[in-house]
Amino acid sequence: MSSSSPTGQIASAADIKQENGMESASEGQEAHQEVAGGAAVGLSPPAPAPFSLEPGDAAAAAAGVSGEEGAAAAAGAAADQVQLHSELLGRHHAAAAAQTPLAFSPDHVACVCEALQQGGNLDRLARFLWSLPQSDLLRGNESLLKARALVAFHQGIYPELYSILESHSFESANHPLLQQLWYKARYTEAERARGRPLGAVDKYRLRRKFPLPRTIWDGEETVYCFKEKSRNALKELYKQNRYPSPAEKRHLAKITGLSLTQVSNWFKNRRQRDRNPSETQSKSESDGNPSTEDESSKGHEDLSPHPLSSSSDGVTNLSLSSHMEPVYMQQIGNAKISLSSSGVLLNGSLVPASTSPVFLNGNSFIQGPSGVILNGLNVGNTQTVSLNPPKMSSNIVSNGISMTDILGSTSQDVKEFKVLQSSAANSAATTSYSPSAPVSFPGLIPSTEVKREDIQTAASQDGGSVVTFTTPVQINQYGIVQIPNSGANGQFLNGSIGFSPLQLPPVSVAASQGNISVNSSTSDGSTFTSESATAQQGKVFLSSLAPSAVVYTVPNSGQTIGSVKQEGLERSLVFSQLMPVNQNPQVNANLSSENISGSGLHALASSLVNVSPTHNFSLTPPTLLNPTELNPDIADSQPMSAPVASKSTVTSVSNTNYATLQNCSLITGQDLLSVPLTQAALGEIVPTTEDQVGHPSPSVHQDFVREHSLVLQSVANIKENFLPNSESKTTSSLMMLDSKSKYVLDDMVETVCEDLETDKKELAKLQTVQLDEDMQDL
DNA sequence: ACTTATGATTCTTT
DNA sequence: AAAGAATCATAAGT
Repeated sequence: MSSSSPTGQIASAADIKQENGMESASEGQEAHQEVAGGAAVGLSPPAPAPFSLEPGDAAAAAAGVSGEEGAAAAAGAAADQVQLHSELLGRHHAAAAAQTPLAFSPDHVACVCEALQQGGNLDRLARFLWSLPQSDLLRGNESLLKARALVAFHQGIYPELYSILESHSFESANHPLLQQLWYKARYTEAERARGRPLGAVDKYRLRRKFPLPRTIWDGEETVYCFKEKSRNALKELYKQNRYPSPAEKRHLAKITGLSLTQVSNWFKNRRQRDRNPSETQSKSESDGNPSTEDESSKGHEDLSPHPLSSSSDGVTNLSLSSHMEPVYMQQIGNAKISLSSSGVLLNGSLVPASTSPVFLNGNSFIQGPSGVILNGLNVGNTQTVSLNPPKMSSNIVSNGISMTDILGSTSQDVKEFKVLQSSAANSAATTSYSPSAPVSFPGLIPSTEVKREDIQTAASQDGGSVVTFTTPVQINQYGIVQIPNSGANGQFLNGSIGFSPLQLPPVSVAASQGNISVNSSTSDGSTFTSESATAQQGKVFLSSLAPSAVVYTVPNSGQTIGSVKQEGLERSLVFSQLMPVNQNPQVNANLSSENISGSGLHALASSLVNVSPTHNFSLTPPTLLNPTELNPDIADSQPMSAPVASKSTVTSVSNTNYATLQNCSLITGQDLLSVPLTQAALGEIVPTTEDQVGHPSPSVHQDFVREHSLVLQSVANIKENFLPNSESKTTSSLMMLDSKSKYVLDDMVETVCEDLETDKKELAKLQTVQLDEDMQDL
């Protein structure tokens, strides 16, 4: 029911209907979604004009338009006015055609074009265009071009259509319609060529073969109807809070340009899928990695609600820049990644470890001389590592200081552990990725499966990211590395740990306000360079320690392990042994899970946090070590998050988007928005209705009544354009449209009015003049 | 053709 | 009303 049905059709006047929403989705989805719900009526073919004026195209157009609104439009003096106006236009037009080339003001021409388009009167539109003087046609008016494109499509003159679409940069408001024309034309051509209907795959191929020209596409990547930006915003919030409040949803909707329903659906789906990854994907492949997306949040449901709580209650929401892009380690499929000595495969890309940084999802991850890859683990050639997707939270680092993202990922999988790094002073940035399929080093250690469900990570609270490894080596949120069979492999313990090929990641965790930093040493003792160690937004920071410095925590007993496997870490931590590293006073903090998560984890064993800032690490500031920072209360302090959206950039909105509407003097849409715009645009010409704002009333002058569908569509597009600008006033106003409805805000009106003010006056003037001229003609 | 990801829908539960 | 579960339909990728 929601307006956002994927299958919704675009309500364009033209008979371009899409086979299905998703198909065309690449770009016009929003339009469908928005339009589909609200303007169902608008989709219907133009109703017969209540009163048919035959004078000319202009008249017809007016009539047709008014017809959209039905009786209401036809009734009253307004109708007469419209009729009169139409006739005038008609007469004028006739005269113009015969004599004055530019008799029609561009606005009128555009208006007529829009009206005919909306009315679906393609034939009339074609005639109208035909009758226009060449000069008008050449003027480059967008409405005209659009009309020409429609006509070309309608008449099957595709080359011309393509030419028009490619030769002019259309306003984004027109993109959805034009994009459909583009694809539809391609489909139709292909169908004719093949003599049979195209299947979904055929169409998909055609879309790939004939990508939309940038003139009718903003270039924003869209997948499954949602733009990447929108998705990222959703993911960011999800990390912080799996159960956003209505206000948060609205805000998100505004930011993303999606409807409230879509936002709600997204969260609902995300939660559902995180909950039972098994189901659908049961394969487990990966772990259910649920999605490559954000995994970070996947975790417990329990947390889910809470996360917020912590955050919401208090200060929770941090505002990280929501825009930061999460780092993802994506495992593709089950595939295990074999690391050859030289590289790591992250996110599907094989990255040479030695020289080049490893990128996770675009971010440089770790750079190690010897191919060190994960968390300081040096992976031998033979070993296979499988990483699961990612849940990463993004961090912000500035000047070496990483701000903690507070993304508070609430739920973390058990497998997650935080990797931290020390960066400068206090805060360390954390990155979390939870590989659904943990890293497994086959030969080395028997892998133990940890169920992510059970585990909660401290990370969630502190907002740090967590990295999860499943398998033999496990690192929990606490930054502890758990090694299941430690007993068997006694080697671990010593700094000299001896996995030959592998080295367990010695992890020392320093937690400072919610951040945990893990320093891992590489087997070879190589130290990461500051660069390698430093991560930026969403990057993982790893510090390597000299071998000797390595500290490990090895869970000795099965208890720990067992718990891990089954219940997850539940609250168990594990570990143990830390090797102090430097002279620096090490701080061993015992972080009980409770402390960390605050969620009531019960640590079976206390986890030790070893903070070892060594001189080795250039990156690690002493501060990290500071006991105070290791404060157990991390959880509490952490979650502060500021409003997420706060950071979005404000972009100024141009009036251009409105221009179209204005020219057309449309209005009406059943829904909301259009009203304000209309009023503003119409100015004196159209008597405004008081309540228009609240209710787009039919009372709007018929003359200007247009299909709301058009308006809505335009609006949707506009909205889309502004998505990025969460902050701008205009944007927000427009955004309201998404909600479908009823959110006509005063401020919106104001804003719009302001924006249109100038144009309105001009238009009014033009129209007035035109009327005068018409009168004279009479 | 088959698989997976994902948005949406429907129905039930809280 | 919101959340969850199950399910559908389509897009995207192999």
